[in-house]
Amino acid sequence: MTEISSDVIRGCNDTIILYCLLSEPSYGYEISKMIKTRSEGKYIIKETTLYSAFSRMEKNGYVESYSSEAEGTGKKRTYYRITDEGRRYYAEKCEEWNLTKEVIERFIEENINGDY
Amino acid sequence: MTEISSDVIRGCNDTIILYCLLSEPSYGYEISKMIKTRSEGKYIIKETTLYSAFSRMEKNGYVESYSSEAEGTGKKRTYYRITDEGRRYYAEKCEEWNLTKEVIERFIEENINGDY
DNA sequence: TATATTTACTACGACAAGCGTAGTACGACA
DNA sequence: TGTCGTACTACGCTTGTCGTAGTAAATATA
Repeated sequence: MTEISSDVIRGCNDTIILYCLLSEPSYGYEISKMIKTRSEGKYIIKETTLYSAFSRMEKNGYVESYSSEAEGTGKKRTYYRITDEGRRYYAEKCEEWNLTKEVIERFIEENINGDY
Repeated sequence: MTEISSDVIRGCNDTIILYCLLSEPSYGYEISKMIKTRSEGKYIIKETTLYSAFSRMEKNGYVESYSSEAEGTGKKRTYYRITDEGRRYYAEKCEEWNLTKEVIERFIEENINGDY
């Protein structure tokens, strides 16, 4: 069975994560679940990939973090909130995706014979 | 103006190059022209990217190289020919692309407001 | 009650692909 | 004569991903 390409996803992880933050702040574990669910189990982001994306995006001003406790328990979690700059970046990445997709598909054979 | 994403293309350079070799053997400079033309000038592959892809793919058995002189002149060029293994790989990459594209598009807002 | 699993991270180091830079060399063209 | 196009090769840096490992508290299971 064909699996998804982590090399293609590579260029989209920031976009995917930012999408998960569009409506409300969230944290690592929850976002990884969201990605798994929304992709119907087809994409499971690696923890290290996710957390390093957070710190990179925070450095770039696309997200802001804050510590908040999980409901009930006194346990702290690190939440991330998308910034205006992050929304701009996300929109740009979507545009970029659409353009790139069109280019790539000029080099993809849709119904190539699976015999090879 | 939005440009294409080299991070997304990254996962597709092998596929793009192999596409150019499907019908007949070719060489570096010609392939770079084919890519530029077929993408309507939107994607110009870097020389180093192209040539390092060649040697990687030759090592992996997806292409074979041979030296042949350009018509008329006695000048030698390195041609690449796709192998059966390369055709299989190309077909697999196309399948992979279609699957990956579907996943990514679940995280892309089509008509996001450009105000951000 | 003991143990395993889930949740929620951090740190470190390796690796692969892309890319900037530079250099070579030959032919055509102005 | 010098620049432009053709056709490469070599070197080393950067970036993002990922394997591995470790920590620690909460919850589920035996």
